[in-house]
Amino acid sequence: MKYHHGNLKEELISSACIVCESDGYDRMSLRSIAKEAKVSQTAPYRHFKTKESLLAEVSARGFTELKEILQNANAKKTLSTRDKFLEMGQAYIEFGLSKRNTYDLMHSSVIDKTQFPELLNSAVGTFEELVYVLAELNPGISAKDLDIKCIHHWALVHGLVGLLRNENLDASEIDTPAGNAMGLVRSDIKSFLISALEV
Amino acid sequence: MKYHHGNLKEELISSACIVCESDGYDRMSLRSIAKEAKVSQTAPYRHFKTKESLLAEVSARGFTELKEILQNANAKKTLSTRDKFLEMGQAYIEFGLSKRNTYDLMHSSVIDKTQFPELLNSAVGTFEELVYVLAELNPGISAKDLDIKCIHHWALVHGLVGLLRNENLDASEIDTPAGNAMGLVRSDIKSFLISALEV
DNA sequence: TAATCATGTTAACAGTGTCAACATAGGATG
DNA sequence: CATCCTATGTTGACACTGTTAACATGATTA
Repeated sequence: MKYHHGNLKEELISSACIVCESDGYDRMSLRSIAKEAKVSQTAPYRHFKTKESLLAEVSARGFTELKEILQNANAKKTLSTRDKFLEMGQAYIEFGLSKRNTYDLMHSSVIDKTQFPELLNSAVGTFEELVYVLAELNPGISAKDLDIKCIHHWALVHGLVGLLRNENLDASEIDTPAGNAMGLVRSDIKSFLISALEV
Repeated sequence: MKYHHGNLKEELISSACIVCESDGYDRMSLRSIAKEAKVSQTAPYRHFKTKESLLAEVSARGFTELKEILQNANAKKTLSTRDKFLEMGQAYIEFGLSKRNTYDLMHSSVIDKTQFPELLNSAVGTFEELVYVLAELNPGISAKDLDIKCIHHWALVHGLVGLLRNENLDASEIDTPAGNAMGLVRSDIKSFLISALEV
């Protein structure tokens, strides 16, 4: 039985990642993940100034993972640029839906991103990956128009994730036009992207 | 000094609306708003089963207000259908940015909407208002395509609100393409909508 | 008038983030 | 090798949270 853990910081982060995704960041307690690591309740404070800063770490890993996923989609050399773009959109949405709670945290306001610059950089990474492929799809476009186009498409997939994730419309028993349409879109994201992105 | 308050439920809701918007729903405590109403900490439990159900009420009011705003935009008779549509988009985004924390709550997962059917209806109201104007803009469109188009445009404005609200990119000192583009879009939402909605 | 019931109160419980004070181990320095 | 320092752990405490149980009050109704 050793007094020092040895690898506590890393274990706390990865444990927090798991708990955040399974229970939601707002239901995660610092004490519970400390207990899980068989360590006292205040031990995390030797590695994280506040609970928020641990959550920031979890969020940053989410952004890193998302960026890798987008890079992978963009690296499929057999695909045309257009198809790589579609693949990225689909991958983004699937990440948002499968890593639901993590995605929630990444875009939540519990973390003040201005206080975690490294987190800001990660978030911006998503944007940059989009810039590359959109520039290729729109040769000769001005830098300004390119940036705005990126925001346009980012907003679209981000918003769609939000709607599909949060509204619970299609999952509810209530039969509404909105709910039915949500179900349609969810069942064939690619078709939706093709019609919405008009590429 | 009367023992019974007389109008506690209403006062708690409106007080909660104010606190939610100013502090954020996750920083609102049931006890603090009870104290504000000069009532004991457990009095709210005579009117709301849980804190969540009070928040659901706040959220519902947010949806109602948003729906009214959209209706007002759609009721400007001097405008063309296209301009009414743009007006609605702008109004939606401005609501999301000005009622930031309320909008956050409305789309947060702390409230399980399936347990609050009335809230679900309110959320769907947003969708319906969009259906009317889009149907007018696309005569002869099939019901299915219309619904999907609604989701497309709803996702776009919803996503844009999320990006502008949460990322804090343009507000930060860090100079990034994403941040600069965010600032551009924010400063002229109408132009962005025209280019993005392609109407 | 008496009983009922909605609406208030107080006391308590288990849980939270966080801080101060103390303990220990291992590496750096003499 | 002995000593000190520092990183990392512990215990105990504080103020706060949502929530429940048991009790009090006052208005409505039989």
